[in-house]
Amino acid sequence: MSDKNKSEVTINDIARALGISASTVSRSLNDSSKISEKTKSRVREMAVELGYELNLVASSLSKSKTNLIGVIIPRLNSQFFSQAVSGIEEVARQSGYQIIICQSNEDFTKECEMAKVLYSTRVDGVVACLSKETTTVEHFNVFIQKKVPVAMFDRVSYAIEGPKVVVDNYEGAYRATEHLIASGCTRLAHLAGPQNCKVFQERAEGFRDALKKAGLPLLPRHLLASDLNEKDVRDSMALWMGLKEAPDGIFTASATSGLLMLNLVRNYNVRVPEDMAFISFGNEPCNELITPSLSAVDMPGLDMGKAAAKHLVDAIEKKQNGDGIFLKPIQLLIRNSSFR
Amino acid sequence: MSDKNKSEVTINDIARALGISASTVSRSLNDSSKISEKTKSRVREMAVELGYELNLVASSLSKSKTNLIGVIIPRLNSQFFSQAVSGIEEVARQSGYQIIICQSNEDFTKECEMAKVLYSTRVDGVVACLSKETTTVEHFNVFIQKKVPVAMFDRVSYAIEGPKVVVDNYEGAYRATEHLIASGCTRLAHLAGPQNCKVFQERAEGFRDALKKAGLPLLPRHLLASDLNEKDVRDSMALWMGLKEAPDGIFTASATSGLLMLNLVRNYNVRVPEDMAFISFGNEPCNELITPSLSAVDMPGLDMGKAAAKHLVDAIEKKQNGDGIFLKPIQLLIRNSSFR
DNA sequence: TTATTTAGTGCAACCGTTTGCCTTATTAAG
DNA sequence: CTTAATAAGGCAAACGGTTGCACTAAATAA
Repeated sequence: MSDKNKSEVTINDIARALGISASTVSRSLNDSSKISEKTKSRVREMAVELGYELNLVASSLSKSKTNLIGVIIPRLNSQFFSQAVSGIEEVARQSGYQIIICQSNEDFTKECEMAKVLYSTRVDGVVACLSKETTTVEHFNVFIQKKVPVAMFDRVSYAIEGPKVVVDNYEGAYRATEHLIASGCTRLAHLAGPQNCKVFQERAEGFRDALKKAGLPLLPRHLLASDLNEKDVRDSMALWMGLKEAPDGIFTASATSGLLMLNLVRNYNVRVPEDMAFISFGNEPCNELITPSLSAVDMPGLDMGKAAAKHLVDAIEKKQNGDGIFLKPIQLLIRNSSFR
Repeated sequence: MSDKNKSEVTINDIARALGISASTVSRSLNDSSKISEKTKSRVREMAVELGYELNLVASSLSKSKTNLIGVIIPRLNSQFFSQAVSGIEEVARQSGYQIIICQSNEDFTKECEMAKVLYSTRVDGVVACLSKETTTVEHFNVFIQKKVPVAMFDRVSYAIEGPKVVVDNYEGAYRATEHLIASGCTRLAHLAGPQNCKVFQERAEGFRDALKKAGLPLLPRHLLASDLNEKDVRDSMALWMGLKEAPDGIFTASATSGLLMLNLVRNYNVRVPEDMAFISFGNEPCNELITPSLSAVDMPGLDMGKAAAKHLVDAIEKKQNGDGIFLKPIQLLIRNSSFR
């Protein structure tokens, strides 16, 4: 009916139409107790009649609160991260927040830029998972200084305050290795991730300790640190296969590298799991579907995302930093690649 | 040094410190040609000294532009969507926009709510992929009325103006079916998606027409429309396996249902592809990795996301609706599940 | 010398809501 | 019948930047 496309319908338009003040309109729409029911309903009706929709930009400015949560993650296209983001989104939305996604693509510089623009956006809080390259976290100082809570999950830094949602990487790696040993492997190898990154350090540590505990030697070149990209995986596989003492049990630090290895091993004349057993840290739906199915240490991505968001929202609303370490349980999924 | 956590450092603080006006500061920071280089650099220096960071909320309000793009998608956890979102994010960010992600979880009501809050957020544009349930698109009218461009990809509606990025579902289905026929299948079945949703209609149509063209009959119950959830897939497989004339070639309307079917078929005494061939519409990395690898019609998720974002940004900046249909090529990936 | 341009800056309104405080009318209490 | 309390609503100043217009002084043209 009326010109709804004339640009913006504001509370002033409603006020004018009703012969009342803008503050009354604002209070009515916010259901303030200082306004009579009668006025409130007149306002509501006029609001729909004029096609009014709250302008959150203006609202944010005057309230100094955006109800926006920034999410910085390495990337979206792994099951773990997309689940985590799903969880974050779900909890955030339930609590009245929207999320702004930023992918660092595992690039430190990008991560820094993103922190900057998220601060400029005046997000009420941030949930972050550090890139593999990240070794320093000064780019988060803006948030800390301005009391904007930062929750971290998975790849976290304890140099920054705020809630941390993690799994016990050491334990996961330890148990995975233990499992391979229990399956009869004696020449264990680990394809590790970049060692500047804590989670990968811990996984390597767990691997080493499990060997030590079992009294098994770590053979030369059986622990390879890498970037876990496709080339690294291929090279590592080739290297191992060329070894005189080739591994008979392989633990990979990521799901994708495990999947790829299992695929590559077909090119060699080895039986899985009889000649060579596999287990990966991180589980993808695919792990279950391939032949042989790939054993894994499963991290609860959805839960971790939810928890990070929940603790973040708590911190935002209680105006604290929400400090605390929240350990989520990992699960050892034994499948055919290692069960013998 | 100075109290950086005193709340906000504004352009007024810079102005005061320098004894100049706020407008000069604003213009300096925006590198206006009307300000002398000397003043600009004094301003910049003072800005870093005071730890000033632009407040985008205030900026958005006064410019009536948020540089935010809303993204409405069914979910994040399929390769296709996470790739699409990656593409959207990348292009958006390059063009100076941030993205706000909303997952409808294939729920129409949620989709409507999201449109509302995105409008309230005053996003400069929206890229959307409709939920499976969506049959009406009135919830997008707010945007159209207020001249906020809406780009759609994959599951689109031509009832709304704006750029559409799609693949030719009919052709993809047709070619997939044709391929099964060429592989010698004669009793073809199609696990279709919800038929209120255009893309699934088109896929079913392509399937039917390919049969017709080849002079093959569509046997009773060989075309099942479903929701493509796990239960539907299991039921369909059971149904087909119980048929006297069981299919010898199956085309599934989604990647996940194809993957699941291929997994389920192991419980029966049939050889793939000899007794039963498979191909899915939509490709996951997993399709390549499983045994046998699963043939697929591949949709270029990343490209579609990039294209949608690009056309959206163009529309935003040229202040047009950006109408147009952009067809992205599909690719037939023949793998072991169907090659014989 | 006077008129005109131009570079550089300031003033103040505006973007749309929110909110502390003030005013008025009404009601309850004394 | 006065006084105090309460209810309902208005005023105006924020929130932090942006921008059209006005203004000054220096430079150029006539």
